[in-house]
Amino acid sequence: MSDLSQLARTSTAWPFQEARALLDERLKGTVPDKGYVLFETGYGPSGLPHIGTFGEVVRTTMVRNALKVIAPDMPSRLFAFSDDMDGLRKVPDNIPNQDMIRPHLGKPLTSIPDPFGTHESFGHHNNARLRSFLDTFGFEYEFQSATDWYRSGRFDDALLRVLAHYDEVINVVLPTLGEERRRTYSPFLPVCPETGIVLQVPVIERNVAAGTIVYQREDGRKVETPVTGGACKMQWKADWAMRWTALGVDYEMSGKDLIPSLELSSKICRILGGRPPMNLTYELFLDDQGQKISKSKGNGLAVEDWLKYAPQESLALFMYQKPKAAKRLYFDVIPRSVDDWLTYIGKFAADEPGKRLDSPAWHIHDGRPPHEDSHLTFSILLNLASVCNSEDKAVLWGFIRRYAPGASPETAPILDRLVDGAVAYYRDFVKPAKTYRMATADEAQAFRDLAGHLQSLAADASAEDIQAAVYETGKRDCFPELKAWFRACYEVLLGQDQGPRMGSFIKLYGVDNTIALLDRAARGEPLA
RNA sequence: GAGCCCGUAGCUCAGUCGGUAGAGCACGUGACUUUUAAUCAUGGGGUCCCGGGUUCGAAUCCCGGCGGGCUCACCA
Repeated sequence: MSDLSQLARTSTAWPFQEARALLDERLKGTVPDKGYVLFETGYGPSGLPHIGTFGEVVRTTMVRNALKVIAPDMPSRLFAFSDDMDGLRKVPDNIPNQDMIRPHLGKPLTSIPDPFGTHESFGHHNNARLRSFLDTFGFEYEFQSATDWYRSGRFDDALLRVLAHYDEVINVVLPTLGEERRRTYSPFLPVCPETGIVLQVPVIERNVAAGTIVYQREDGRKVETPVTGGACKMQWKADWAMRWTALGVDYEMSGKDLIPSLELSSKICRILGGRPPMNLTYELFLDDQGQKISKSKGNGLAVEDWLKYAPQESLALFMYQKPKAAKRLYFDVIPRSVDDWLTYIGKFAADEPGKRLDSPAWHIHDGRPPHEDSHLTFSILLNLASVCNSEDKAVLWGFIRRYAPGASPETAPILDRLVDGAVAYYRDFVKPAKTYRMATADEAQAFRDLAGHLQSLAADASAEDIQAAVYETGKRDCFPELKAWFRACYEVLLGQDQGPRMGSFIKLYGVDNTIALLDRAARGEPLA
């Protein structure tokens, strides 16, 4: 056993604790019969991938990476399993061509035409979105389609087992259901051969030897159908259990809203002769008001929102921190998460090997975090972006170089990515809040004077020279306090009550550009 | 009703193996012979929700409360 895996066994970082429990308690240190350890993440494909999807995959990957260190010879796979055979219950309101979808309600997602017109079916479309979503983060996973598993017959053995243990399964499920649902409940949902709809109908006969069930249609007709080969889909909780059994899932996370399902599915799984996977129940995400984040409400923060302003590693850090604690997910947590990430990757190299395994940086970067001398925190960058009034990265970089000589987009790629985020922040939050006011007559005169001053400067005038010119103008004109002069510049020219050092700003913004700006302000043109 | 999470500075939170209560922001003061803060230094501020238990020692472990929040009971 290597030193590293020895150290990892004693690490207190949660992915290592999970991996250790998985290895010792479930696997007993040996490779499962199927030849690998299977991690699964589930995906209900009627919606779009969201921040919970990301969290589940990133956290599961962390455990998987941890296992790799503790047991280097233990092969593992990660399945991203899409429930694309589920019947569509209602038309989503965030898709085009809703009328086209409506006649297909109740059918498996993979049997419904793609409202976007780009894929074989709605299910395929959503699967593709899931995959491209996961791929943008570089996750290592294997996509699996429920439809594919059902129709190919790879679920048949497990399905027949459900049929063989039908009564036991029913007896576990029924007590958890309401009166009404009990009457029609069946773990098997036959797919109607005529309409293609996934039926919720009572099963009145079972033929274990033939592998079939007989169900009663609404019109009273009795139909016999095999439970195998995709002729039947399983109802949710039984489905989960059947899948665990068929795939031999060893580890799967789920939100705390699924705790009752988890318990029930585990019982069913044991009935089928399977072993329920090890589970980590994570807490849900809340918005800034403490309300549950839901796609339909549109509260909280979407993955895309986060990535607009900050690198994905900062989001991965957020996911790493305390998976079992409910966390508020809204804009204000981003800067801190970014700065914490920078701190962790900054400290990593200097840490003892044992200590490194405890660092979130290890888990975010699979043991190999990048190193970059950090020059500026993200908080400072956001402040800088709002103060220097520019959507131009080059201008921002100009200010950064003054503060951190030697830094450049080439030598500090991480910082450069942060600058992208800062610019987006400026554009989305700062700029819309700007209010420009008109110059007073005195101020207009001063602006004209300043424009003249700048005109007479040499083309390569330094920021200090320009700054001197600004002061000169302020002193010569009728500003009893220089403070008022600078405030006028900020309020009229930049639409904010604070701003950068004017000399530096003009140098970076461009003297000619500034003169044009001053002229317009002096003429009373709106600058917004 | 059941289950889960949380309660630490004004705010947001960290606190790993039980060992002198921490960070960021905010606030106060001072410095930079030019508005500034994107600088530096420095200061104040806590009944670690309450009560018990274990211990030489508890924010931390155990038990019991209180408060806040969420989830589930119909569907996945």
